[in-house]
Amino acid sequence: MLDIKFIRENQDKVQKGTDAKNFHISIAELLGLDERVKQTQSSWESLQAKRNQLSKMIGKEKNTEARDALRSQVLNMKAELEQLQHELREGKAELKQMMLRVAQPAAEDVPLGKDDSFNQELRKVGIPRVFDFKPRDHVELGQQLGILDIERGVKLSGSRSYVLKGQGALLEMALLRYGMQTLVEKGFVPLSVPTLVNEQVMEGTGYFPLGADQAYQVEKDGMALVGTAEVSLCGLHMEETLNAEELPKRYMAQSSCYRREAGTYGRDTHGLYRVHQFQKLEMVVIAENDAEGDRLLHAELLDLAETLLQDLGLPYRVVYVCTGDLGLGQFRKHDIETWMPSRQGYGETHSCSSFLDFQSRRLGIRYKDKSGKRHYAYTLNNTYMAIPRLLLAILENFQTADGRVEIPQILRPYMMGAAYIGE
RNA sequence: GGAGAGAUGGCUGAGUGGUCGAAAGCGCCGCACUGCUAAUGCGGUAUACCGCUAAUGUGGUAUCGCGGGUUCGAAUCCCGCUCUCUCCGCCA
Repeated sequence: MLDIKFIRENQDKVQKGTDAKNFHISIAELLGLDERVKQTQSSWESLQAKRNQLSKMIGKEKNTEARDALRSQVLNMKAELEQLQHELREGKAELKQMMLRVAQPAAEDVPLGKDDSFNQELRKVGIPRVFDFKPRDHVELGQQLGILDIERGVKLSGSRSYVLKGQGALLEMALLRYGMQTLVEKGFVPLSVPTLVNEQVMEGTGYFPLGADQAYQVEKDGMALVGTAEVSLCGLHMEETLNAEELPKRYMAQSSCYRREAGTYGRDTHGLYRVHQFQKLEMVVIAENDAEGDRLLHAELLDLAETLLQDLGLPYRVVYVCTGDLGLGQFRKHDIETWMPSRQGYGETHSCSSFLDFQSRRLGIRYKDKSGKRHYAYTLNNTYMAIPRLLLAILENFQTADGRVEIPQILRPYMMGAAYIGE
C-alpha cells in the first residue's frame, strides 16, 4: 500500500505507475473520495468535540434542570453525529479497498512494457549444452529412472501433481539441505513457518484481494495456503515496531507452496514446470527505509541465487522485469531463467524483488531509528530454490546418452555419495 | 468439542460509569549531584489521523485484544468474536 500523502502529492506519477503495471484504477477518483472522507472526518471530529465538552459539563452540573437542558442539547446532535459516523465508516472502508488496489510505481530504470516480452536481458551465464544424442525431457527421464510418478500424483491430487520417489525424493532433499546449509553460512536465519495463514497476512503481503483467485482458500476458517514462504516470513513481524539495530533481518524458510494456477489451463501442462504444490526455499529481508541499502540488499540476494546456479553448473540468464510483468507491490524485480533443453529456451526459476515499504505499510512493520522516529521497513524477497523447476533443469541438462543423470558435485554429499541417478 | 479463568502503555500491575490516555513500580531518555562506577534527586517518556506553526511545538479526534450495543458520557455495563492459560474429551 502506498502512503495516502504520497498519492496526494504525486497523483500523476502514481496513475502512470499503476497504468504501466496494467492495474487499472482511477487515482483521481481515489483522491476525490479521500477528500470527501477527510471532510467528513473533520466535521465528525468537531461535532464529537462539542459532544465531549457537553458530556463533561453534564458530569459536573449539580442542578437537575440545567443538566436536563444540556442532555437534550446532546440528544439533538445525536442524529447528525450518527449520520456522520456512518458516512465516515463507509468512506474509510471504500477508500481502503481502493488503496489496496493501487500499484506501487516501478523504479525509474525499469523497462516499460505490457508483458514479459518486454523484459530486458541483462546477462547470460554458462553455455547451453549441445547434445551429441537425442536428449530426453525430464518427464521421460524421470519415469525411466523410476524417480518421478506423474500418473499416481494425478490419481492423488488431479492435474499438475506428481510424486517423487527414490533418488528423486532424495534429490529434492539434497537440494534443500544444500540450500539450508549455504544460506545459514551466509547469515540467514532459518525458520520453519506456517503455510496456512489468515487472510490478514495474505492481504498484508499483497496477495489479497487482487490475486485471491490464485490461492487455495480454507473459507470455513478464514485461512489460505501460501503460494510462497515469503508470505509467512514477511508476516512474521506484522504489527510490530522493531529497532533499527536489529535490521536488516535476513530470513529464509523452506516450505510447501500452493498455487491454483487459475487461468493457465493448457499452459505448461507437461511435467514439473507448472505444478500446484511444491517445495521452495525462500529468502526475505526486512531492512531500513533506505534506497541505497535496498539496492545493495537486492544485489546481494540476486547474487546468492546466481551463485547457486553457477555452483550447480546450470546455464542461466538474468532478466530485468518490465513494468507490465511486475506484481502490484514490486518496485523492481529480476528473474533468473535457467536453461531447459526440452523447452529449447530459458525458463523462470528464480525471482528477486524489492517492495520498498509497500508490504510493511499493509502489514504494519515499523522500526524505530536512533532518534526514536518511526518508519515503515523495506522488504525484499528472493527465490533460492523452487524445487520442481530446478529438478527439471538438473535432469535435462545433466543427462547422459544412456539415460542416467549426473549429479552435481555439490549435491553428492547429500545423495549418499552417488554420482549418478540411475545407478 | 465441553467447562472455567484471563487479555490494560516497553514490562509488572492498579483501575466496576465522568475529574482516566490511564495510578504505582520497573525500564528508558535528559538534567543535577557524587574521584569513576553505583546510588540518589528532579523532569520527561504510547500510537495513528486531521488542523495550526518557519521550527521546538500546539489544538482536536480515536485507540485499554477485535467488532457491535446500552448511556449525555464506557478501560469499567451488555452481546458476539479472536487469542492465551487450566481441566475434561478426542486425536497424528
